[in-house]
Amino acid sequence: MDVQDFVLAERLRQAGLRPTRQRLSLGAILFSAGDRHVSAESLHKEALAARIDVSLATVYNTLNQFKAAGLLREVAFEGDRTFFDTNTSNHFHYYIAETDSLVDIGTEDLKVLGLPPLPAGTEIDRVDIIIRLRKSVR
Amino acid sequence: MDVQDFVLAERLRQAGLRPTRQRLSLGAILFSAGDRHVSAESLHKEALAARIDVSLATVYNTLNQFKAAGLLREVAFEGDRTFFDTNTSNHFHYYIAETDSLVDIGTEDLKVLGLPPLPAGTEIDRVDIIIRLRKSVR
DNA sequence: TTACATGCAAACTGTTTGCAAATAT
DNA sequence: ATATTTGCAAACAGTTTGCATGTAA
Repeated sequence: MDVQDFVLAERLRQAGLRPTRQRLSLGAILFSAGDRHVSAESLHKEALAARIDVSLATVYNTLNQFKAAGLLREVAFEGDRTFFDTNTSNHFHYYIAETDSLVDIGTEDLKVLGLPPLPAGTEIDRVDIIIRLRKSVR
Repeated sequence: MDVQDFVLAERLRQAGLRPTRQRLSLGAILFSAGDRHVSAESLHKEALAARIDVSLATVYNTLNQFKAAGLLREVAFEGDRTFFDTNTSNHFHYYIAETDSLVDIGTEDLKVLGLPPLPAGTEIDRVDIIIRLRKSVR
């Protein structure tokens, strides 16, 4: 167990989650290589490939617990699958249809202007933007 | 059958869809009262309430056919349900968590600025924006 | 030693599909 | 007459859950 694992274990404890073998392993996959976008399915495959023995149900549970703990964020996305994003800060996405994958858009410069007044008694919770790209015609 | 029905029947024929009783009825619900956001479930309920006898499977098929024909647009949305929008023009949505409903944002003035350069060989297919609202604290 | 986590299979939800009966052309 | 559409039920995909077993504290 290296330093990173201790840090992760501590984050999990803080969130009221016991640092179990499965949660640490999945956490290591998720948080040790920059920003990632995963589905339950893809993370499960990746874990098995890395010889981490974990059931799909546990992957689902873990993703939802990590999300509840603020370690992950769910990405609004049309279609059946749910994507989780290790980048929990406010940012947006390109969706590349060809490869069925999501790419972060650095948000610093991105601005949405001209919003009409919000309905009375409401405030903005979150803004999701997905820019769907296709291969250009030539 | 009134004038509206003829117009709809013609649109369906144009799309290669026979104007059947079910498609005309669902079309009438969808297209005769301004912009609407429906799920298969909600449209099915609404049809039954209006004494239009149609199976849920047919509602699904019809929504997908209407979408393929460009009469409807699917709304990108986190979660399990699929929403269809009768407003097929380029526009965005408020999502009101409290009532689990979508509201159009008139797009004329809305602008997204500061997009980083697109990945090479790609172009924008579509931009989806969902602004999630919550009840304001006071 | 006890409360929490895991794995499995079964349940569940939203959606699609195969096929026989009904309908539009 | 014949190709398309419908309804039903069964199939399906993604996700959640109940419960017995295993594990962290």
